[in-house]
Formats: sequence, structure tokens, C-alpha cells
Amino acid sequence: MQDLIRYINTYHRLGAEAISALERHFEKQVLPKSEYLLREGSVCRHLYFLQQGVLRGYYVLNGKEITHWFAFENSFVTSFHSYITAQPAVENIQLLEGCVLLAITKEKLEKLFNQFPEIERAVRIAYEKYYIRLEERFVNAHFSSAAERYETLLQQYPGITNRVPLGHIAAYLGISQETLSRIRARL
Amino acid sequence: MQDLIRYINTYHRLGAEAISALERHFEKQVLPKSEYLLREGSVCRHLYFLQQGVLRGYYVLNGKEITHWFAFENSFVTSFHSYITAQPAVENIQLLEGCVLLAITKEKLEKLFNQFPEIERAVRIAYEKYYIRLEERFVNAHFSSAAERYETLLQQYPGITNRVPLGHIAAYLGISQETLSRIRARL
DNA sequence: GCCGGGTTTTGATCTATGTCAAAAGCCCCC
DNA sequence: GGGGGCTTTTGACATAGATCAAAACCCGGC
Repeated sequence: MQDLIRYINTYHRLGAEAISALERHFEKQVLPKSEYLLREGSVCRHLYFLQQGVLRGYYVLNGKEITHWFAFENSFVTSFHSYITAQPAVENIQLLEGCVLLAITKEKLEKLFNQFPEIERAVRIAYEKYYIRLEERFVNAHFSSAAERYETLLQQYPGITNRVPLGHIAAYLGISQETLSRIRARL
Repeated sequence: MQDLIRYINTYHRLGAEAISALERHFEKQVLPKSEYLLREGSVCRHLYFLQQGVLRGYYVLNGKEITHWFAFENSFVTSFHSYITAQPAVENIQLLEGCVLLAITKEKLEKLFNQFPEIERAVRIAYEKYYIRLEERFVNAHFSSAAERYETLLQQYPGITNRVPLGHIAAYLGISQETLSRIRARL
């Protein structure tokens, strides 16, 4: 729980009341490797804080699994589109390692927004950061070569290669596994 | 001003007080074609609502202008990274037509957040929608062919071809102008 | 009506990356 | 400790799209 509070405080400093309310409403979950947090077709009703472990989000296109994001410890995770719109998710969220998560439902969180505007503010600020991150990734994806994108990824998440199979990384980078393998051979 | 209020209300319905506060703080600007709303290197201190006209955001890479977004009437516009971080922008925002804009400074808007949590909520919800849109664009960019992306764009903004030069559209799609021209020839 | 600049098209060629298929490597488990 | 099944690498070939260069088009201003 400390981790969560510490993380939120980096976005917006919260008062003691708000903190204890958060602590009361997030629930700890410990799940084993390969488990699913969400399967396509069901609605994602939770926001998660990933305290320990690695996750991937992927969807299936032409029979192939396309991993389009990873999450590492100390980040918020959800199937954003499904969470916001309350529509069935098109993606799956799977654990790549055993994980420790803190979960809260959307309903509870929105009640907290009403009680504590400062929590809503923290979330608003978090959104801003996440939006910028996605923008950066977008620009990067569009205008760098596959090799550059791989190197950027390595800098961002050193050690990812030990925790995530190559095929998933390739999909994340938007290239084929074979190409990634060749890029690695060249480095 | 009606347009702005109507637009915000689609995200979150506001009370009369909040509405009149917004009306007092947004300032109308009318600017001619080719003018700049922002030039790279300066900090973007405003959030704009584009009431009439078209804008593009672009940055310069290897001496080439890369248009990475467009905005059409009834949308919020800013150089998000610069606006949020208060760092000098790497992008330029240019008018592709004469435009009518409503502008508010970040400081004023944040004061309004303190006075009216409902305004902050509307912004939070708007962020959610904008995030989802960016996500969709991202997935689309990654996993559709250039021709498919072009058709998607045409559906999203019918009439864009009459308002925006081909070269900018090509850059937006992440392809060369020549390729886009050939795609059009094939349709 | 004509000129000149910007915009769009067309052609020829080059390159990064994809696809398919097979071989290697690795590791978990009985 | 020897399969069997993943994961990764390697090879041969195909292709979307880039680049460079030139021609054609289009349109506003004189």
C-alpha cells in the first residue's frame, strides 16, 4: 500500500483523510504467472495498481496475438477503453510473472472523487502524464526505425529482455519476431 | 461561446455558475490563414477551443515538416506536452484556414478548477475521451496499411481533402506524399 | 489571358521489413 | 538426463513504401 500512496503522491500530494480512504478501498490481489486479469469480451470494471510483476495487454488480430503494451511495477493498469466506456474489452490482460496488485472498482473510485476532489485531481494529473507518454510513444513509433525503437525500449525498461519473451517485444514494437531477432544480432 | 459550452456539456453537464465563469475567462481570437498559434521553442500557456477553421500541429525532423495532428472545429487544442510540462514546445501550431478560437490561460483554468470542481471533472472526462482517441489512432497506425488508414481518415473527416493539402495528410498518415498520391489514384 | 509558385502526379529504382519454412537452442518435467 | 515443447535464429524470397527526379496541374494576382 505504501507503494501506491507514494506513487500517487508523485502526481499530487494527498491529505491524510484521502490517503486512508484509498487504503480502505483498494484490495490486494496476488496472482500467479499466466493468469488473466481480463479477457476480451468482458468489461473491465477495475483500476489496478501493479505493485510487483509484469503484465501485457494484447489483442488477437488475424489469429495472431498482438501485444500492444506492457506494465511494470509501480504503474496503473486497466483496459482503458473498456473501463471508461463500460463496453466489452477487445483486449486481454495477462500476467507475465506472478504479480501483486491493488484493485479498486470504478464505482468506488468515482465515489471517492465525490468525497475527495483532491483524489480526482490526482487522477486528472495522472491522466496528463499518461497522455504525454502515449503521445511520445506514438511519435516514436511513427518516426524512428525499428532498431531505434528497440533501443529506446531497452533504455526505458532495462531488463525487459529477461522478463518478457522476444515475440511479445516484437509485437509491441510493431515488427515481426524475425526482424527483432536480426536487429539483436546486429547490435 | 455557445459552441464551447455545448461541447463541454457533452462531456459533463455544468451548472450556471460554472458556465458563466468559463464565459468570462475564455477570450475570443480571430486569426488569418497561415498564422501561428505557437512556434517551437516557446511555451504553450493556453488551452484553445477551436470554434471555426482547421489547424495543424507539426514539428521539423531532418529539415522536413511532419504534421502529426489536425484539429477541426469544435475541439480543444493545445500543444499538450508543452502546456502540461511548461517546457518549450517542439512543435508548431499553424492555421490552415482563417480561424475563430477561444483561449484561456493555464493559470486561469487552474483557478477555475479550485473554484469549480465540476469544471475539473469535465476536463478529467475530456481527457479520458482524448486518451481513448489517441489509443485508437495508435493501434490503427500500427496495424493497418497506408490505404486503410487513409480511408479511415476520410470517414472521420469527410472533406479534409478540400481543406488540407495532400502533403500534410501524407505526413499525418506517416507515409510519403508520393505514396498517398498513388493510393488515391488506385481508389 | 498569362506567369510563377505551390501542389500533385508519374516513373524508376532502392530498402527495410514481412512471410514462410526450417534449423537450433533452451528449459522444464517426468 | 532425455524427450517435447516452447523460444529464438537463420535463410530465401516477396513487397510496401521511400527516395529522387521530372513532368503536369492548378490557381491567384497582375
